[in-house]
Amino acid sequence: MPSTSTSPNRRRSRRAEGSDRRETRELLLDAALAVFERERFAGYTVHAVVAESGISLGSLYHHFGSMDGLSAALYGRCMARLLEAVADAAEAARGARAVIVAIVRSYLAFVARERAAAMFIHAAPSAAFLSEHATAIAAEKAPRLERIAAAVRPHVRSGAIVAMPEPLLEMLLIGPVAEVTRRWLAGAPGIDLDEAATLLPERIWRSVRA
Amino acid sequence: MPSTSTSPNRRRSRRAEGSDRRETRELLLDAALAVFERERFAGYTVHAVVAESGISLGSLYHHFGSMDGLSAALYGRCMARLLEAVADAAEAARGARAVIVAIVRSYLAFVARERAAAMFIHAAPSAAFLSEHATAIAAEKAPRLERIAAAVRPHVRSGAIVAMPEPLLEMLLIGPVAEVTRRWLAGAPGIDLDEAATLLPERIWRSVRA
DNA sequence: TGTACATCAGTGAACGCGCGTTCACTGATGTAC
DNA sequence: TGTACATCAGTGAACGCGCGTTCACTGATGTAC
Repeated sequence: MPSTSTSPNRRRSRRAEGSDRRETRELLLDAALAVFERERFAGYTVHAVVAESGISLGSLYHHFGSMDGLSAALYGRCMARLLEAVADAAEAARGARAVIVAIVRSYLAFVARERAAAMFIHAAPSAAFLSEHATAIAAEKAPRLERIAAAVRPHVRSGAIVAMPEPLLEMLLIGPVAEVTRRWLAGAPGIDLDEAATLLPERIWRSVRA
Repeated sequence: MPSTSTSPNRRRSRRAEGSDRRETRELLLDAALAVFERERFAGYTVHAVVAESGISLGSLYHHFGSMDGLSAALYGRCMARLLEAVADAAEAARGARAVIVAIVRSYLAFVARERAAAMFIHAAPSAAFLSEHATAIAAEKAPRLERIAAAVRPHVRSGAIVAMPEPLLEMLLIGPVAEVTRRWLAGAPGIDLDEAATLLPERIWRSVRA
């Protein structure tokens, strides 16, 4: 928690620095993610986020309009980071098998690296804010998903990867990885991310190769 | 909603019928599931369950102790139904490939048949009640999971299915199915359960065969 | 058999807490003339 | 250049609603003697 004495200083210097609008938003999103990681949905409240960030309640509403608005923005930021990590890896890989392996490994690496973000991404679908901001979130996800799809598509066309509806292909790729992630995040025994990163790619490759 | 006049009648006849304790519990669980299906977590409250069931608030607390207690009982009932449907199918199948196909198809058939139960099962992990009643729920799940594991294990020993840690094998089997289910329940476009039941089993089989 | 008591399912008004949200405000900076 | 006004980030006390929970109660049935 920031000391009380830093608060007036930060407030006074906001405009002078020039990038404060962004900074305050980021601080609030960081705080929200920290609260969620510590408390899950049970303690994930506006007041907790405000206390964690040291930024005022009014300021949170000024920037995000509502608690759901903040949650949606946080989800968008977390999801963008995950999808970009996966898209980067997929685009860098050469060959059908390498693309599949890269997608699986980069997803699991993201989960290990950004545990809190992964938690929020996987817990969010059962919350209300997603459907209320669905179009904005879909718009943010679409271009990143398209990058990944574009990295896979040539290998479907070339016959190296099985031709089937893209959503089902996605399920074969992402399903086992997402499920491992969920279990690992829930602290299930016998789930190890490194082991998964070693054993799953080959198995998932076998499920999608032609 | 039951009419006001039936309430005293039911109340009076409770003990006479002998199986009322069970009946009231079941009515409350049915009502809770109906509320959840209609409103998701947003409208899933004790008062909504009480209004839906026509049974009093005090009676709900008499039987379940708390709202979390009711939710945990509902989760246990839904999960038991799913796991039993899958275990029945797995035990009836002969041969490694048939067991895998049976597991995938019976899971998807359950989701199509008991949509509300599937919704609750897949949404519950991000709620608080699960971790608070974790041991009771684990005890209810364990024997059913063991039935399924026992149907798969001989084929791992015989070399027909790849030898790998059981949790990871489970992820390969259940991951794509669970992900398809989540998307379908969320109303995602391009996800069709029948199509999944046709195309996924063969692909999942390829991912786990030796 | 009758009486007294215990047990159990069920009832619903009332309570208090914590949540998301509102709003009147301050002060710094940008803009017009 | 100085003055007046607009804009914007930020503040935090206060509010009201809805939630889970409590509790004193009724009435039917089972049990003891």
